[in-house]
Amino acid sequence: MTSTRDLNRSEYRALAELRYRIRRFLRFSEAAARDAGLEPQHHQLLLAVKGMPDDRRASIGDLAERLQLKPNSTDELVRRVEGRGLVTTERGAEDRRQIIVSLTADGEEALRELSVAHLEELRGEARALAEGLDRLIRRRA
Amino acid sequence: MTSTRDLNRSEYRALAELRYRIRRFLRFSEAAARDAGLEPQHHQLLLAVKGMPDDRRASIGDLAERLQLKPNSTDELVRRVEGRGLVTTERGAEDRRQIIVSLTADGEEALRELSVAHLEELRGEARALAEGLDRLIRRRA
DNA sequence: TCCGTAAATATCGTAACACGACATAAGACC
DNA sequence: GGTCTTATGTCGTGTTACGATATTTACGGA
Repeated sequence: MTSTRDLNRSEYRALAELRYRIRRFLRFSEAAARDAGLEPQHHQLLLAVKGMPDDRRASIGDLAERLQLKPNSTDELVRRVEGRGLVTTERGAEDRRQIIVSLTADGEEALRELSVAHLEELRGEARALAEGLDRLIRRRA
Repeated sequence: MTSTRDLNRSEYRALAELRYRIRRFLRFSEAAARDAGLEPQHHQLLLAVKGMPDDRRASIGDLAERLQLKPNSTDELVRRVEGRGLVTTERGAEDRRQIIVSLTADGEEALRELSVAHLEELRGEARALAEGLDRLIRRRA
């Protein structure tokens, strides 16, 4: 069941360019996290906890969805970060199967410093990324 | 050297939302690659070779930049993909230190099928990603 | 209430992969 | 033709995400 049409050169190039920009964006963010003394994944976890929609409290399962990881991987990540004192965990009050993850004061501070210090530069990368997206989306929409 | 200003709730949320959309985008793409029988990284390598700017021929170093990997990691990736018969390598004609990577017919076909089959759906994800970016960029630009 | 089933999290072994450190080979320049 | 730089290649290591599976708690019906 092979499709009959090909992609042309510029379409491939637009796809490749988009991926390049995404990778640059992620690379920048990872370097920023490491400069702040955080593992990139740890940073992402803190951000996911803090940025939960509707002020919803973050369970392992919620975080797995936001981080697009499997629940067991998320569990492991949470433990690693808990080991560094950046988050705490507690059993859910209504559903005692759940684990609710919260930021510690150290976690809040680490996330704040990192976000503040790099937000402007991040916006620059984001802008380049947005251009790449536009190029892809607008082509033969 | 701590910055004096905080981020507000909606800024954290915009950052978290953006990362979520990027992860969804990448997840979708990875799943598509696996459905087509390709490792996600292999797909990325094929695309990077095919989408080289200015029809430039792809050396290991060029690909390392496009993939945002270290040259040695890129070398290893190229070998893995070469082992599957999707690319070939040859010494550079002018500079014999270089390795030039090209797609085989199988590589071309794998990339084409994957790109064609999923380009439309990819655009949907790309659109969601673009929205997340807009939200981040426009805030207090 | 008791039981079966489902959902949420936890454990463990495995594999992929990127990297740092170092090695080799080819060009560049004097 | 010696030295410095660049491009690639090798090897050992560490992180991490995952599949398979176990455990704990919820839930719905008889």
